[in-house]
Amino acid sequence: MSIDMADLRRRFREKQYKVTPQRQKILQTFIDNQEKHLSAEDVYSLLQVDSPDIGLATVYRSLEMLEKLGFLHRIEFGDGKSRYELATGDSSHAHHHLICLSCGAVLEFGDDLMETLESFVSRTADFEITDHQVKFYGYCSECRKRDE
Amino acid sequence: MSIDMADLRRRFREKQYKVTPQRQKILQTFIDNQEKHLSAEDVYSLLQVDSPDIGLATVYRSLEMLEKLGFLHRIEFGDGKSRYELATGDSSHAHHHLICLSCGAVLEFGDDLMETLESFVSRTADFEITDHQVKFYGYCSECRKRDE
DNA sequence: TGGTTTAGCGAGAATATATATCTTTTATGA
DNA sequence: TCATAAAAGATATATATTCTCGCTAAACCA
Repeated sequence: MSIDMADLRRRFREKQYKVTPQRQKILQTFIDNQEKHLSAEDVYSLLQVDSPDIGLATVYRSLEMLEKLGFLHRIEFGDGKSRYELATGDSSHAHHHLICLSCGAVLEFGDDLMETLESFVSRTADFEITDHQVKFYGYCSECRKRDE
Repeated sequence: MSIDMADLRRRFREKQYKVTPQRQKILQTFIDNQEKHLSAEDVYSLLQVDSPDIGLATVYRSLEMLEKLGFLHRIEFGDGKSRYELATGDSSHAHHHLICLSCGAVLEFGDDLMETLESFVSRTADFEITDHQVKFYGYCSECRKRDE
């Protein structure tokens, strides 16, 4: 799979962003690694092979930009580094904290049911949802086995 | 509310941890700030008033330890710093990524329903769940108003 | 209670991730 | 093709967290 250049140019132009070879290569890296969750460093390393001239700062800037445009999703695994994956049209659900991407405000949402939460939350809290994350923390079988 | 010392001593002793005044004060800080999500720096600042002799490294070490013992929960808001809150007996739900706290392995769980996911996931993926997080990302009404 | 053991402490250095700055380069639109 | 404003590369800086080391004190036992 490769990039739909017409769509990309359109979405870039809307925000006055330039279509540079660096940005195309960074986005292509995600297309070539669909199932992975790549950190900035990961992307930078992968690019060293074919494009050793792309700087780490450019990678960081591009990731931020591509997320803003909706090409990528940012994921936090709590290991201190942000990871990104291709944004697709899937879905999950749920609730707990409402985190504003713009000002960082954290709004509580003291409910506990699951149903049609996304639209419900959106209406009730007057919060425009662009993404959600649902994560479980715990111990995998390997670690449980190893640690006695 | 204050600390149940008998329970605390029991849970500490199980893992050979010592009950130090620093750790008690750090835990008390969370009890005194129930509704907040405190970062290491936040805790450190709050402690400056009454216990200016507690070092930042001690705060970090204690937070990690208290989380391991189940007194605290770690939360990631994606702003680069970990936050903690008192672990209570509440609940939410959901799924997406399984993140091993021990080795950092990220296991996919390609389902999309919600039902009794926690026990289902636990059985199916052989993963011992100790915590889960459900978050929505988006824009609050304030920011939407301000940014045009 | 006093002594021994070992975990924990404070301070500061070290590391890691991410962002900012500055100069040069280049995509874009007339 | 040219002007211009965005973006690139290189590097410095900021921020969060972990590590190291010598000293202190909690825990346990006699």
